[in-house]
Amino acid sequence: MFTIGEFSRITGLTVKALRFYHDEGLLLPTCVDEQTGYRYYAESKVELALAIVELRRLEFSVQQIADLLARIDDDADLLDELERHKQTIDAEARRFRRIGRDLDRFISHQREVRTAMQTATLEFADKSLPPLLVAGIRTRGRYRDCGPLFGQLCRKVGRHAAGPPMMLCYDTEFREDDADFEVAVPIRKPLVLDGAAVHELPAATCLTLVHRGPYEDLGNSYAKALAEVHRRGVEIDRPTREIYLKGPGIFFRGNPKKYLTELQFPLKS
Amino acid sequence: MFTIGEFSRITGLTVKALRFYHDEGLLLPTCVDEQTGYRYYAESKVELALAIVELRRLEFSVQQIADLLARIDDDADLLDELERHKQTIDAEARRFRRIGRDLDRFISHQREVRTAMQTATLEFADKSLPPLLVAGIRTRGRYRDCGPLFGQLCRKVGRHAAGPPMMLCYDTEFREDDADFEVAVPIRKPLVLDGAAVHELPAATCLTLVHRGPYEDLGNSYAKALAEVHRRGVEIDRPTREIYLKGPGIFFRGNPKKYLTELQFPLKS
DNA sequence: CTTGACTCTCCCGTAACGGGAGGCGGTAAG
DNA sequence: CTTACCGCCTCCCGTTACGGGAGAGTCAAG
Repeated sequence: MFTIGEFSRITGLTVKALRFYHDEGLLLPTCVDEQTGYRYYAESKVELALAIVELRRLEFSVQQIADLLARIDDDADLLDELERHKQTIDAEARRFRRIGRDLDRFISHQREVRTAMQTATLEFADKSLPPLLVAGIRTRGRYRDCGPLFGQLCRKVGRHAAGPPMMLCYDTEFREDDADFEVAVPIRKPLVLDGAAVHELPAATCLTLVHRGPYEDLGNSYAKALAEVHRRGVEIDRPTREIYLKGPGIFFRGNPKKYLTELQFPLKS
Repeated sequence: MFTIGEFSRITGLTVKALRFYHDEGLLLPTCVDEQTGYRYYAESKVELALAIVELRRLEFSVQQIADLLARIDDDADLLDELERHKQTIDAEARRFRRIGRDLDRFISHQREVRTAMQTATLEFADKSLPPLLVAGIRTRGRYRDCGPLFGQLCRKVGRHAAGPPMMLCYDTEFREDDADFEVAVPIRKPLVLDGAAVHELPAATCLTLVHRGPYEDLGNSYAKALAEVHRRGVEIDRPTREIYLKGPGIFFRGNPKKYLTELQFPLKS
C-alpha cells in the first residue's frame, strides 16, 4: 500500500490529479482511512493508473475514460468509440496543419513588409517578376472609390487569396475622374468567379518604388518614378501595378504614416 | 452605427463574444448609450472584428490578440511573436499526428483481438507469418515467473513496442521447473538495448490456435495442438510462440475467462 | 398602449486540474 | 515536553472563451 505521495511519484500523476480522479470515480484508492481520510493505493492500481495516463495522452476526456473502463467488456462499442475518437483527432491534426500553413503565409507576408519598410527610402529597384495569377474587377471611375470594390473582391475570393491586394492601372496618362483600373488579388489556382475575372499578369522586369505614407501623397512618388523613367529613356507597359503591402485593409488599420505601397512599372523590352 | 445584434450578424461573432471582447478591451463599441447601456458599433469596426475572427481561427488567445493590437507598430516584436506562435502550433500539429498514429495502432490491435475472439472456437489455422523483429530476454526457470521479466522488458522497450508481448519456448518437451524461454515484444526498428537481445524471428508457416480463457488452462490447448501435429505427421521448429493478445497486462485487466492467447507452432518444411 | 423583438447586467457552468489557506497526524531534534 | 517539519486532508478560487439563462429595461411597429 502506498500513500498518495508515493503513488504519485510512481505513476507520474500529480497528487492533485489523483484526488481529482478519485472524485470523478476514475481511479479509486484501494482503501481510505476513515479517521484521517488518508488515501492508500495498492500496487495493483499502478497498472490502471498508467493506462489512464496513456489514455489521457491520447486525448480521451476523463469522462470518456470512465465510460471505457465501465464498458470494457463490450468490445463492439469500444471499437466504435475508438474510431469516433480517431476521427476527431484526425480533424484536429488537419486543423492544426492548416493553421500552420496559414501562419506561414502570414509570417512571410509580414517579413516582406518589414524588408520593404527598410528599403523604402525612396529608392528605386529593378525587379524581375514572375507571371502572377490574379482575380480582379475592372472598372472606370475614380481611384478613391476602390474601397467597396476591394470589399466585393475579398468576399468572392475569400481564402484563396495568395498575397496582398493590388490595383492595376490601364490608363496611359493620369485621369482623375474616368480612370480605367482594376482591383485585383493574387490567387494560387485558377478559379471560376462570377463578377470577377481571373487572368495572368505576364512576367516582366519592373522599375519598382516603395511608397511610405498616406495614399494622398502617392502623387509625389508617381512623379518621382515617372521622372526616373524619363531620365532612363525607357518606356513602360500597361497595366502598372500598385501593391498595397501595408494599409488599412490588410490586417490592422495602422498609422497612415506607415502605410507601404509598392509601385511597379513594367519596362518594355 | 449598428446595434450589437446587427453587428453580430455582419461579423459572424456571437453577441456573447462581442460583449466579452468589450469587457476584455479587445473590440470596443464605437459608443455606448449612457442611459441604456446599449452598445453601438460603427461600420469601420467590421474590419477589426474580422481580423479578430481570423486571429482567433489561427489559435491566438484573446490576450495575445490584445497585445498584438496594442503593439501593432513594433514590427520586430510582432514577427517574433508570430514565430513563437508558429512554433507552438507546429508542436500541436505534430502532437496530434502522433496521437493519430498511436490510436491507429491501438485500434488495429483491438480489431485483431476482436477477430481472434470470433475465431477462437478451438479452431486451428495455418498462417504464413513474415519475419518479425523482436526484443527479448531469455532465461531459464518457471514459466509463471515471467511477470517481472515482462515488466523489465516493457520499461526497456517503452514506446518502440510494435505489438502484443509474446513468449518464445525453446524446449523440445515440456518442463515445469527449468524451462528455457524468452519473453519478447515486437519492435519496428533495430535497437540497442542492454539486458535485452534484439533478433529476428524467421518467416514461417505456423499451425496456430487461439486459446480463450485463463492461463492455467493453456495446457489443454497445448495438448490439442500437439495432438493435431501428431495426426498430421508434421514436425515443428523451435521456438514455439505464445502471443498474449488479450491479458491482464495489455491495457486493462479484464475477465480472465476472456483472455486470448495465440499459440504458434512453426512447421518444418 | 401593447406587443414582440432586442438589449442590458449578473451569475453560474464548462475541463482538468493548479495554487493556496487552514487544519490534522506523525516523527525527529533540542 | 515542546518545537519544527513534512505529508496529508478539505475547501475555495482561478484558469479560457465564451454559452445559458434569469430578470429587467428599451425600441419600433401596429
